[in-house]
Amino acid sequence: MTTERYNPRTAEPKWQKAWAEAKLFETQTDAAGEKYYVLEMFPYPSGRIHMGHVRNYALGDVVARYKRAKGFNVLHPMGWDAFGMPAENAAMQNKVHPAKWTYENIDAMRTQLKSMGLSLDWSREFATCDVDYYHRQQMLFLDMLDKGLAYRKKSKVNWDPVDMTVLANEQVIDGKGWRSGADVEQRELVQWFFKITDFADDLAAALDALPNWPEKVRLMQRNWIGKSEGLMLRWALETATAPEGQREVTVFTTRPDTLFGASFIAVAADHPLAQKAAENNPDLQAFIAECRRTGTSAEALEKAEKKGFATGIEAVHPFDPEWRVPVYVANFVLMEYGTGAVFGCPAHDQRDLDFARKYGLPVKPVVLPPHEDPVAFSVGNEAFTDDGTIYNSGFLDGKTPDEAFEAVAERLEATDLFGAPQAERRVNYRLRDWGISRQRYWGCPIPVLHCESCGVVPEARENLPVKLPDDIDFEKPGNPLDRHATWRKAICPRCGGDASRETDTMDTFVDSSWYFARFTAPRADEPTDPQAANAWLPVDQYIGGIEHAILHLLYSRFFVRAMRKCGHLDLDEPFKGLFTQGMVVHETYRDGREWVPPVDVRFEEAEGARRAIRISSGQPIEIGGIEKMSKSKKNVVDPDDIIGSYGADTARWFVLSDSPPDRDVIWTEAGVEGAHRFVQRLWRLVTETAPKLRDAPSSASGGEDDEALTIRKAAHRTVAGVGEDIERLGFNKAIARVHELVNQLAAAFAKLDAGSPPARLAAAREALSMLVRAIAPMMPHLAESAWEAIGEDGLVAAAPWPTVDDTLLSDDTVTLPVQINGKKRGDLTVPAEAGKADIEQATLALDFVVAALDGKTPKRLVVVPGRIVNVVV
RNA sequence: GCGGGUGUGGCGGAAUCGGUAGACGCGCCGGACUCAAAAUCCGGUUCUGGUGACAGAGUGUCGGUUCGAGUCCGACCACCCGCACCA
Repeated sequence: MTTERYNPRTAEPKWQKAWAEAKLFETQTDAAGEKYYVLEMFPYPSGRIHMGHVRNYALGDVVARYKRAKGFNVLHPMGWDAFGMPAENAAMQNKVHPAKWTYENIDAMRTQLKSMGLSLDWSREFATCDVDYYHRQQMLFLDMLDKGLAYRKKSKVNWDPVDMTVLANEQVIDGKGWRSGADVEQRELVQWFFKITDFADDLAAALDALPNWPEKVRLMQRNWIGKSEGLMLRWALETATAPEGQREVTVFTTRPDTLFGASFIAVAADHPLAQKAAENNPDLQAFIAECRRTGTSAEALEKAEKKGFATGIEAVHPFDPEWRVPVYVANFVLMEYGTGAVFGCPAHDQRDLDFARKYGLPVKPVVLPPHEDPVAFSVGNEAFTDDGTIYNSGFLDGKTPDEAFEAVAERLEATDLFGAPQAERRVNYRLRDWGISRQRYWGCPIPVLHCESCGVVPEARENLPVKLPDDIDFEKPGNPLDRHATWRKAICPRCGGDASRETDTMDTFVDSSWYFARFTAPRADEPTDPQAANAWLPVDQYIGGIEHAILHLLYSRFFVRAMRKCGHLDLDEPFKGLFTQGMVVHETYRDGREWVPPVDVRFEEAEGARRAIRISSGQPIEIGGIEKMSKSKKNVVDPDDIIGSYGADTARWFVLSDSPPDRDVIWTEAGVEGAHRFVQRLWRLVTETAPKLRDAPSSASGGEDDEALTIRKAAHRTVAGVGEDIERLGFNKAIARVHELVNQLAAAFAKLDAGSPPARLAAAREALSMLVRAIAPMMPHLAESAWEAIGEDGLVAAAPWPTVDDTLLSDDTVTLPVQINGKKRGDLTVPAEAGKADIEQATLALDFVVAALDGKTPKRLVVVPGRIVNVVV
């Protein structure tokens, strides 16, 4: 008998239409069932979806469809993270308006996403560049300004002196502007900030209340916030060496216990003391200027060679008025952290040690490692940073570092310096306030005015939205809003006088920090409908890339706190469950210096070696490493091509099956073909078996037929396992189970005919129906076609998850591996309820055990019921 | 540089609580069907030695704890992600 091959090109659009017409995925807040909000990180509309999107949205869709089948009221929306630099780059390169470019990209990508057959509620769709959306974001900004959560301060940017524009970190390459090639400078601008540090303590503490987050993400966030308890410590400056008007410097230290090992003080290049000292010192000015050419990213600063400049200024040691410590300006001290000044104790900090060795500064150990001789111990090129006993430290000698910390704090809190305590305890955070100002066009305008008489004034709520002007040009670099002829002109809502608009727009991270809340009431006049937000939030399962582990997630957590303060919702945390997926990676190919896309490559197998041939030239080319799919390396596979030739189900099945979802998946053509073969195999199994089951009884309970029982056990066990795997997001394991079941059913069904015992036919029908429902979350289109072919009613997308009969999950007997001295030597089959003593007895009767013992008694007999037996001879 | 992660056959991976290492898939090899091919079906496939039963080795490297370690502990190596203006 021949059956027709399954044709996804006709089946997939048909079922997508059927779902849309049934409005199956349009969610009502008050519908029956417990709420479940599943969300994947929304995409940036770059123009085409890539395989990372396919993976991300396939993962989320399995969860959404599964939860729906389990009876939950599922919210599964989609939108667009649509502001950002690529639209401006496109505008400059292709002379296309960022809005036009963005909305055309959205249209193209929406079509692509729809071809994946995702169970999304498209009625809630929005883009962050919609005026409707950024209007509400401006409302939020005003509320936050009102609550003191937004403020202005000076901050540094990367400045390109040739293009006269601010550069993003990614636009700075080796300290030079990406277009101009000019040396980038640091420049200070007054910019807008969100006061995320107000919540630093809570953001760190509340991580403990997120058990469904990966531990690694919580750890990364905790480290990012970086809470540390230390001392603000004031050092007097030796008057003769200090610049005029400067008599002290304050450092922040977490190691006051090592104060007697202090060998230098280092201040940031932007520290007031450095500035002051440079006034009459051209060499220092040059050094500070050099520091400013490093760019603003922490990475660049940390990787730069550690350098210092001796200012000639000396500080007086707090515990010894005769002891002088030199003050350096150093490029590794950050003005943003602590006080912008540190004291260095080289013996117990690696960076300080490197610095001291470089500049010939003393290295005096003050913490003695356990079991070391105080006379003999010295520090070479490795600092001792562990616990020990304080020595060489006067009144601290013999204390532990913790005790010494306390002793120093107590004494210096009570010591007067220029009329104030010399030290003060302080909890410090690494976390800095969130700078949201961007000197760009394609972002949400900050709704603020600068009035000549009133200063900085928030735009009146009724004047919102502050819309982006459409008539802009990208002929010149820099911010088009800044040079727009009329847009800046405004009336001050306070005094009615002339004012000019703020031309900074918001960081696009702001847009993505509350979109999940907007989805709960996407057309509300206010930013949220608090009732809907509180009903749906938190997001039960949030899924996205690990690259967002810190910033996006931390900002969203901050926003929920800020929005609660402003009354927009009542919520502790935005994302109850978080899952970070791995990337989609692919081999790279290069022809000399040129990267070659996979579609232009074919392979030859010669003498066991795999060779790549460039199709367009017929020449052999080099096979490179397996790397993240990227435009620059051209190692991309277009999902459209895959869906066009194999169908969405094949693409979904492949990205779900090959790797655990939190790890990278390597896209291979062979893997996709394998997935497609399985699609056809399943279809064949269904269409070849269905006719045999026309007269099968509808209920399958028959235990009188062994074969029927075997089929039923297999089906029920698989469904139980697949359900558990999906709950744990172990999709690759769920798929392995489906493969096993199909292997088993194919063998059993081949032997079936109309004359088979009714119980067996009934078991087969039940198994087939369960199988189809089990694959439906992963291959929804094929499942619908199969559902129809086996004669079930309605849409499988609306069918409940199969009920598992628990009595079919256990066996009467268990087979235990038997080890001798930890190596497996055989098996032992015992009744499932056998106790330890029964197993011991049975083990000692086994042939190979008797032989191994050779008449002796075992040294030890380890029996773990249900697991293993180990005989120690 | 700092923070976080990963490492198991030819390849992707499985092993849920310290208990049979290699489920399942890909690839490869052999067979069936076919005039032939494709498709499909069946069998085999960690490595080494052996015709074979079997024996030994084996989870990045080195060491440790344990009756038993892929799993726990210590040191190291390689690769990947993030580092506040890419999204």
